[in-house]
Amino acid sequence: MSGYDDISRATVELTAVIIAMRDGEPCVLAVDAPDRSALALPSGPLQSGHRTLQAGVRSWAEKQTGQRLGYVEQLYTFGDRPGQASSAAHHRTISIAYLALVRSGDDAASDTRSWRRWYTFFPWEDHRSGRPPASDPLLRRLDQWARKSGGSSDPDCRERVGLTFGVGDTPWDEERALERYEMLYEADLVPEAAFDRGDAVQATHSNLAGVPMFSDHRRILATAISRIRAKIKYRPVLFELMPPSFTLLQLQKTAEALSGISLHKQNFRRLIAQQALVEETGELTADTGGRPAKLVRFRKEVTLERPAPGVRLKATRPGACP
Amino acid sequence: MSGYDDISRATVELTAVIIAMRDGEPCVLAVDAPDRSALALPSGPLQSGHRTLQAGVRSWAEKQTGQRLGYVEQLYTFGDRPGQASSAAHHRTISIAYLALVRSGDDAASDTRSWRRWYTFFPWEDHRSGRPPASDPLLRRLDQWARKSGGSSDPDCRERVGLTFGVGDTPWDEERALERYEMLYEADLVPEAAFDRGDAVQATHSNLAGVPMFSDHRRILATAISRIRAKIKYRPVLFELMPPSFTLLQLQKTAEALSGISLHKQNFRRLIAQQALVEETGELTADTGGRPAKLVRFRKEVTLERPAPGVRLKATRPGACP
DNA sequence: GCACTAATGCTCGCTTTGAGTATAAGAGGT
DNA sequence: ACCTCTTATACTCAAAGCGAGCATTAGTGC
Repeated sequence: MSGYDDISRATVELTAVIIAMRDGEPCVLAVDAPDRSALALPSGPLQSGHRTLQAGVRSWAEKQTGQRLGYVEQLYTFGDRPGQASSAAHHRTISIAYLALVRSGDDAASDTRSWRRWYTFFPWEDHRSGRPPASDPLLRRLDQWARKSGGSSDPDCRERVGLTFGVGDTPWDEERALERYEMLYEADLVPEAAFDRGDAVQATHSNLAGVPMFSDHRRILATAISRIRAKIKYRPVLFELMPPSFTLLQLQKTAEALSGISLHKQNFRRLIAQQALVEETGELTADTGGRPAKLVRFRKEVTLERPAPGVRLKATRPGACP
Repeated sequence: MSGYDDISRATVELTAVIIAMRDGEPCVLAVDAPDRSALALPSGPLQSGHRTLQAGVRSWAEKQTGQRLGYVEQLYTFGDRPGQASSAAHHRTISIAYLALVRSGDDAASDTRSWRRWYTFFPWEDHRSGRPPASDPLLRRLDQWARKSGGSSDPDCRERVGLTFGVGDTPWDEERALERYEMLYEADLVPEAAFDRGDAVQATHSNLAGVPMFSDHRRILATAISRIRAKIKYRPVLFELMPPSFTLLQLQKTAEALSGISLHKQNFRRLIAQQALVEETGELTADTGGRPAKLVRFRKEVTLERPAPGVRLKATRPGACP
């Protein structure tokens, strides 16, 4: 409508959240940020040599980490970063985030230090042994914030905190990882919030709110976590992280580690069995410390046959069945 | 790695799939393509004046259709179109698609002709009265294609067709709309496939494979349909399409129209009641032709309280319960 | 042989859900 | 007034799903 052409060519940044299980913990592949100030996700600009967006992501990830990617899916496209004020001469960057899953055993052995447990960035997300006590102070500060910011206009603000973080009689919903991070950001309880405003970052936050990341990368990681936690319930993505053969307990531990909740063992097995997601290899393993377990492998056929071949999961209530 | 800077600045195209219910049918807002060759989705380039990506989408949609958008969510980001060969001097365009839902009654009355029933583009997706007989020839041609293309390397190809289209004992999965479109594209049964290859488009296809759209817009629409059909089951998006107050049957008809399957009336009501998704307004309406129905409205509170306040749905088997 | 750890098999009761019957309440015609 | 048609709404019933737990098996390390 305006007379002059204000179409902005933008730089397209491709960012990869690369996940693998290492020692039973979900880990994300991190690199040093360009300015070395923090950890960052592998990323780079879309180049003319990239046939497709996904090819670009694979290329950058491999260049920066030496890791070949297996399963890759698009996560979300982010517009400008909140910190960058949009001046007239503003150079736009949009960033397209991808989620990649690397099979256990296929992860690059080269640089062990670059794999970080994801709960170091989100300590409050690990509810496998109930709510981590370390998150109590965080909840208190959230409550303070809710009281102040809510005021009269939003009396539900404290309630929203409770619902998002599963306080009181609200059940913990592991899928809301992104919402929780965004709420902490709004409440200025993660260092990134102050940084984006241009404030000096106080070291006060320390480990309470987890290890920060470069730019909005922790938000992107939170998006990935939410996506994974939701998706394992209706698509067999869990198996993208498993080695070629595994035991049912390994599978369960993986599901638990990813979703951050603990599951009922027998029911988990029943679920997997009913859905015929795996088949026995015929081998046993005695590495488990108890009775040897049958090794199984994923039945590739299910990718086709079942409409929603996921692993539904439901948290056991904290006190039950030790 | 390469010495020269081959970072490509790209044009970012924002595309909107705008959905509303009109006369009980899900409709999409369409405009004429730039070259008037076909119908297209409203879209335009990201401009420097756009604060956020979503703001850009809203702006373009309103400019091109006069329609203000309500609920908006990001759908998917598409890289280059398959038809555009990636030459060295290739100018890149990436397109970010958004899904918008417009409440019944809030839809622009101005230009009635621009709302198109979405089943005109996907006639095979309407299973409310069982599989539409019109899709039989399509299935036959798909089967022909599967026989040829499968060859020896992919003997499951015919099986895949059956699974995707719910042939035989496979149940119809309404959420697979995108997969189905992509399969038809691969099988060269939609005009867009020939066009993208640069071939002359034969009029032979005619209505069999639905009305084509500009560029990859029909694929984007299929993405939207799949997303909506999945999402109404676990998020209260259905209500974004409803007027402020409505009857339960209207709600059910909307769910049926969107998902393309028919539902069991009493169970649908039970589901809505159990989840406490709506509350009675106290009014009745006699516009239904039978006993007057209570009017209800959506309980906004549920957006907060329930973790997954969707409308789960399950197809009744075709012959049952008349 | 004993303690410990897992693996695996099976039960039980509650909830969900697919499907159907029965009844109520309006409109419109005769 | 009565009959018919249409839709609204209430209630039943059985099968399947699912949360929780008991019981048994089969290894390892002493």
